[in-house]
Amino acid sequence: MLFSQLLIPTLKESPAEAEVISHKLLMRAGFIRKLTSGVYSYLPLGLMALRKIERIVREEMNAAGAQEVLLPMVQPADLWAESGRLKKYGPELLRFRDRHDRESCLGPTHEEVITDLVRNNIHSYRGLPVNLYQIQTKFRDEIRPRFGLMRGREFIMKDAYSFDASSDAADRSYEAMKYAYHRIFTRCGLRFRAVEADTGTIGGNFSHEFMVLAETGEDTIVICRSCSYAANLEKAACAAPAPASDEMQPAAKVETPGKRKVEAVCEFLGIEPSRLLKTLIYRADGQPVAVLVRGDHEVQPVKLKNALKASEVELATDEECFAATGTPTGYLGPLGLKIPVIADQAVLGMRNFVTGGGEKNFHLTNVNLGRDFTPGQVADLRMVTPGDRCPLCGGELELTRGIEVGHIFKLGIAYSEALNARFLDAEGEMRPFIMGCYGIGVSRVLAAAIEQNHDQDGIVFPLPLAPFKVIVVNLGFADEAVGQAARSLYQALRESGIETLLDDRDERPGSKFKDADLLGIPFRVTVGKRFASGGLVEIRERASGKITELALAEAVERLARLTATD
RNA sequence: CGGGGCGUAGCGCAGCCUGGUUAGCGCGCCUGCCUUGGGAGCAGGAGGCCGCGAGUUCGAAUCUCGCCGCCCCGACCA
Repeated sequence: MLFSQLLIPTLKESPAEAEVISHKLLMRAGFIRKLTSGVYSYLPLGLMALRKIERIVREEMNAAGAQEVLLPMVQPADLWAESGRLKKYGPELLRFRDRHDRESCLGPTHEEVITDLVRNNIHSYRGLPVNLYQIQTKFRDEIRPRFGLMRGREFIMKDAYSFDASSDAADRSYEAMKYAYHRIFTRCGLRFRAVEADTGTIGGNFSHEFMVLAETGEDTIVICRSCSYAANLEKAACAAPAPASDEMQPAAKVETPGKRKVEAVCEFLGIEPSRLLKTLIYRADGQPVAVLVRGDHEVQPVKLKNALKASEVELATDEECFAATGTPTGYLGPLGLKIPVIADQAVLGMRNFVTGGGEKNFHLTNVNLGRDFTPGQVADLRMVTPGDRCPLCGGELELTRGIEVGHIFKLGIAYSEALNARFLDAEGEMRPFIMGCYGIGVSRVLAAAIEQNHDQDGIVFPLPLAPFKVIVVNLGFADEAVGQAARSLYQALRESGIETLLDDRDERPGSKFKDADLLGIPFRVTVGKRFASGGLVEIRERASGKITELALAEAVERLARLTATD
């Protein structure tokens, strides 16, 4: 296509509202424009890049045996009432009334619709398994949309839903999707990790998030330097410590006037924070619980919640702590508590440690687990920190940032039960479908790809996602022979099936080079004075800046090789 | 929803505090000349409900109040 005929409104400066690099570059390169908060128009180049992602997603979903459908965006509120989510989903679900005063909503996700479709059309185990997917615009009325395409209110998502007759079959569907996702993100040319994730309110044991690795990511993930272990920080486990072997010393009470914070107590007593035991009071579904962690560790609330099998945990206020223990915060200790006590597993590795004294201005030294107190439960409760040991191989754990671009869940029967979606099994029994759901934020993949692949000059697209593989820069406005050569090269590339953009604008070379860099097209071919003098053109690789000069006649073949994928 | 900030030409901004000619600057855009291997130069030009509405004032982009929109931090998040 011709640059002069495409709508590519590039900008020299970033709009003030753009904060993150992908947003800035998507705006500057003329890929998107904002209509209103969290809602964007895709211009030709933006759409082309999006189509690249969609195509890879389609091919891999189809290869995995899924079938494409297209579900309605406008959905009746009744259906959401039936699943119970009309109340539960909250204001993120955009609701409105149609002319007949029927309550409706815009689909933020499609579990209800797909379950309704399947319950009405599949009645026998013979119709299973089935996996249906769509690529469609979703609307979620986010509290705070931000970062351009990263967290919009309207966004494009691929969502797939599997229906199986047995738990084993559902596991196979899940694994097939996990494999397909690995292929999708690999083919997109992205560096990513599949991490174990918390299942949130949906429940179940299976959930993986696919994270594109980028320093600017919103989520912290934990990866092992030595093996493939990777997990969301909310879920990340760490290896249990070696049990303590020091001699137990006699416990003693010491006065620590006004020393409430870990730091202050340690300084006062001249010990490391790792020798102190913190006692924190949480409210778990309304009931107080004492949580014990080492002084230099932090509680991970989601791990605590899971360990307690609670549906909600929250740090108690100072008043609540006092009410539950009779001790002011700062001097809480595990001895003599009347509420349940749960300890982080790292506490097992502690000997002769310091705890709160259970009364104002006192601490206890040389306290020992087993001798002085025994927690009702021990579990892995703390936030992983860099340098912790991998639970699988013992290697060193590393914290890094990622952008969630995919999430796969084993749903089980939550939706099929709520919506009474059942099939007749081989024994003639009615059973609920066992479901899984699998999302990919297609528009977010575009943003994530740019967060991961850019430099000072602009986007550096991975080859498979680039809107064009080659841009031919025609510098022949003073020399018709050069212009003619550029046009014929462009034609020849197109005829070889290489997606090519011809910069035919009557601009100065500098502007053309700047724009070519900004757009992130992987290969730039310049036809200019080097051609006029010696018949040579120049191929420049966007990512490396590597320049190759060669005869015009050889360019097509060379580029065909350079741009070959799959 | 709480806290903070911003709305002036397509984009980036100044002017506002201390009210007073015709509201400026850079980039972009249009015309002409010139130039053509990393965002050239010269000359001319178009483009503004100064977010909206009230108020104060002889007079409001500027002061006051209300509203709307946008951005950032937080809470929240399949």
